[in-house]
Amino acid sequence: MSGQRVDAVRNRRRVLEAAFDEHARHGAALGMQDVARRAGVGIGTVYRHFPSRDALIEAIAHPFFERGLLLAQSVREEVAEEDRFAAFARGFARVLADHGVEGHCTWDAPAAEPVRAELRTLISGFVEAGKRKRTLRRDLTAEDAFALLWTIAALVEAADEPIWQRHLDLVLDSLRGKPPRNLLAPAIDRAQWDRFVRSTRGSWAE
Amino acid sequence: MSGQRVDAVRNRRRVLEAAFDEHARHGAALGMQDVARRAGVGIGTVYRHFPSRDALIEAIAHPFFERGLLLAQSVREEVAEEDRFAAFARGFARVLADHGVEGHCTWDAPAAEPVRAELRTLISGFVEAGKRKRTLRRDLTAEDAFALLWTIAALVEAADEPIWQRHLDLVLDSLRGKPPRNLLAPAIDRAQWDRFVRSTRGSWAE
Amino acid sequence: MSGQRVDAVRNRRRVLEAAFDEHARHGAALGMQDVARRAGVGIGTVYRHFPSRDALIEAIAHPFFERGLLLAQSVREEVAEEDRFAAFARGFARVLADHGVEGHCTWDAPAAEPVRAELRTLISGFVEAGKRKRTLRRDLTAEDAFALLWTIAALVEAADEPIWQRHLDLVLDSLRGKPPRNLLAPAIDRAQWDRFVRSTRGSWAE
Amino acid sequence: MSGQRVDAVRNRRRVLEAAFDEHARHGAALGMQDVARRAGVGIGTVYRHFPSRDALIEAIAHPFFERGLLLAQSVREEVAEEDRFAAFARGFARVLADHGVEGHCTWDAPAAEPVRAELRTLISGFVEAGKRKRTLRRDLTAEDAFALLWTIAALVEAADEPIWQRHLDLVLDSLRGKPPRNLLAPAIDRAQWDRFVRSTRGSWAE
DNA sequence: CATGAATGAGTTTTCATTCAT
DNA sequence: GATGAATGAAAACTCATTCAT
Repeated sequence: MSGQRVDAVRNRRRVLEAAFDEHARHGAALGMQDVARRAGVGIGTVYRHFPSRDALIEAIAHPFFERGLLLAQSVREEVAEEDRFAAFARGFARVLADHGVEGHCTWDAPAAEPVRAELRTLISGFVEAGKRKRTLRRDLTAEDAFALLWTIAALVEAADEPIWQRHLDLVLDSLRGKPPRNLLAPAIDRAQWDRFVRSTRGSWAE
Repeated sequence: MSGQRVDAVRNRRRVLEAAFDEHARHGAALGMQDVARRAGVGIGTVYRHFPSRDALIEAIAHPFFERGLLLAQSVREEVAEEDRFAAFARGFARVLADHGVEGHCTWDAPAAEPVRAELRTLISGFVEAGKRKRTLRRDLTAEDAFALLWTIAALVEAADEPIWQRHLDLVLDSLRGKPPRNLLAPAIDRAQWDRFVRSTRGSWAE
Repeated sequence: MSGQRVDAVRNRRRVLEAAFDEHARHGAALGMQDVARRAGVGIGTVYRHFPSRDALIEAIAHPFFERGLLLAQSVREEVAEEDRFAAFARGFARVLADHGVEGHCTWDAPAAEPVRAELRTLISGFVEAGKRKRTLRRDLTAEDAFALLWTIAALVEAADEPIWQRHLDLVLDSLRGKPPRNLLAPAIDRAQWDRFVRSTRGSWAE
Repeated sequence: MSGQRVDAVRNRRRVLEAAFDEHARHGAALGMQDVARRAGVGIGTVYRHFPSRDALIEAIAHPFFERGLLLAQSVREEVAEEDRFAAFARGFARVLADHGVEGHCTWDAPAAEPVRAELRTLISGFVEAGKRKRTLRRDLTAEDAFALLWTIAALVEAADEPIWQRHLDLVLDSLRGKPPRNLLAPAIDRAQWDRFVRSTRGSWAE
C-alpha cells in the first residue's frame, strides 16, 4: 500500500518533469500523449495525477513561482538595498530562462495567487528601497516595475540570452535616471537580431 | 458581372474583419470555421478569398506593416530629428493597439520582408539622429531599439492603453540617459494592474 | 438569337474538348473547375451544357464509341475476312490510346447501348469470318473475343504503347491456334516493365 | 493488461475486414469513415491501428502478396516444369478472386518490393521451364508473361469466375503455340457477358 | 493504481453544385 | 445565356478525455 504510494509519487514527478520539457519545447500547446510518452507512463497515469490539460499546465507553472519567491527572499536577505531591484530583475530573467517556460503566460496561474501576493510585496519593497537610495528614478512606481518585469519576461521567453541580457543591462541602467554607465553586456549585432526575428516566425507559420 | 463583385468585395471585407476579431481573441490559433461563422458566410467563401489558413493570417498582418511603414515615413518627414525615435515608438504602439493584433507574432510574416527591411533602415536613422542630438543615450544601438520596440509590442498587445502609455513614457524618458523629466502619462494604480494580470489568464487557461 | 446559338455551340465544343483533355490527364476523377478553366469559360457554362459531372463524362465517352463503330465498319469494308478481327483489335487499341480515355470504364456508358449493340454484331462477324478462314482458333466465341478486347483495353489504358503493342502481337498470333509466326513488335525489356509497374503506383498511393 | 489486448486484436481484425469489404466495393477510393462505420468502431480506432489511409490499403494488399509468393513457391515444389506457368497463372487468378481486391492496383504496393522481386524470379523460372519443355511459345519472354498476368488480374477483379476461367483456359492454351486442345471451361454465353458489362457500369457512374 | 485502446468532436481543406447578377 | 461567388457536405487526420481490463 505504501509501496504503491512510492510508485505513485515517483510517477507524479516523472510526469511533471516530462510536462516541463514538453512545455519548454512546444509552449502551451503541449500534447498529453507526448507528455505521457516522455514520462514513460501511460496516458491514463497522466490523467490520474492531473485531471486535465489545464491542471497540468498550472502545475508546471507552480515551481516557477516558488523559485521566484525564493529568489525575492534571498535578494532581500543578501543584497544591499540599493541593488535589490536590479538583482531581482536579473535573477527573475534567469529563472525564466532556466525554466524555458512561457513566463508571462504562467505568471498569472490561478493557483499562484498567494505566492504572487507575497512576491508583489517583496518587489514593491525593492522599488521603494531603490528610490530611497537613489538607484531608481524617484517617479518609478511598483506597477511600473511590474510592467517592466512583464516585458522582460516576454523577451526572455522569445529571445536568446545575449539579447535579453543586453536589454536588461540597458533598461536597468536607464531606470536609474542618471547619466549612463558602461553597460556590461555586449551590444547585439545585426545578424543576431535577424536570427531572432526569423526564429519567431515559427510561432504562427509553424 | 460587376454587380456580383460588390457582394464579393463586401464578403471579403466581412471575412477579413471576422478574421481580425478571431485573431485578436485566439491569436494565431484562430479557426477557419469560426472565422466563417463570425463573418456569416460559408467556409468555402473564406477559402475562396484566402486559399489557406496561413494566407488569411498573412492578410491580417499585412495592413499592419503598411501602416508601420507609413508611420515611419511620416515621422521622418514631419518630426524633428531629436524626437523621431520617441515619436515612432509612440505611433508604433498606437498602430499596434488599433490593430488589436498579436503584433510580435505577425511582425515576422514572410511576405513582409521588404517592408521590414525599409522599416529597419528608417528606425536605424531615428536612433542615429537621436544620439546625435543627445536625446538618446550614446550607447544605444539600433538593435537595442528593436528589442525595445519588441517588448513594447508585447505589452501593447496584452495590456490596456493606460498601462502601455505609462510604460512608454517611462522607458522613453529613461533612455535619454539624463535626469528624469515629468512623465505625462499617469501612474498605474494597483487595481488597474491586477485587472491586467487577471485578464491575461484567458490566454492559456481558456 | 441565332448569333447566341453560335456562341453556345462553340462553347459546348470548347467544354467538351477541355473535358476530354482533363479526362485524359486525370481519368474519371476530373474536376469541373479544371474543365471550366481549360475551356476558358465560367463553371456555370459547363453546367449549362452538361447538367452534372456524370453527364459530362458520358459525353466524353460518346465519340469513343462513334470512332469504335466507324472503325468496325471500315474494317468490314476494307479488310479481308481472315484479318478482320486482328485489324479491329489493333485499331481498337489505337482508338483507346489516342483517346487516352479510361476505355473499359466508358465502354459501358448507359447512352451507348445502341452503338454497342451494333459493334457487337460487327465484331461477332469478324470472329466468325476468322474462324471460317482458319485465322482464329475454331473454338473461339464472340464472348471470348469481347473478353480479350476488354483485357487489352485495360492494358492500353495503363501501359505505354510498346507494351500493349507487344501484348497484342503475342496474343493475336497465339489465337490463331497455329505454330508461332515471327512477332513484329519488339520484346519488352525488364526496365520498361519496371517503369510501368512503378507508374501504376500513383493510382492508389497517389 | 493483456486482457484489453484481446479486444484490441478483435477490433483490428474487424477494421481490416471492414476495410477489405470497402475496398472490394469502392476500390482504392475507400473512405476511412466508412471503414470505421462498417467495423462498428470509432474513426480514431481505425487510425490507431493504421496511421493513414495508405497504411490501411497497404495492409489490405499485404496478405495478397504473401499468398502470391506462397503459391509460386509451392508451384515450384510440386508442379512439373512443363505446367508451372499455367498452374501459377490459375492459382494467381484464384488468389485474386478470393481476395476480392483490386489486384492490379495493389500489385505495386511500395512495401511489397522484396516479395515482388522474389515473385518475379520465380515466375521467370516458370516461363523458362515452359519454353524448355515446349509448353510455351519459344518467343515468350518473362515480360510477356507479366503483362499477361496483369491483364488477367484486371479481368479477375472485374468479372465473375466463369468469365475469367474461360479466358484463362483460352489464353493459356493458345500460348502453347500449338494446335488447340479442348478447353475445359465452358464458353460464356451472351447473357453472362451482358451481365458483366452492365455490372461494371457502377465503377464510374456510381 | 496503471495502462493504453477507444472515442468522437474538431481541424483544415476540397469540390460538385446552385444561383444572384 | 454566361459568369463566378457562395455554399456546405464531405474527406483525412488529430487529440483531449474516458474507461474497461
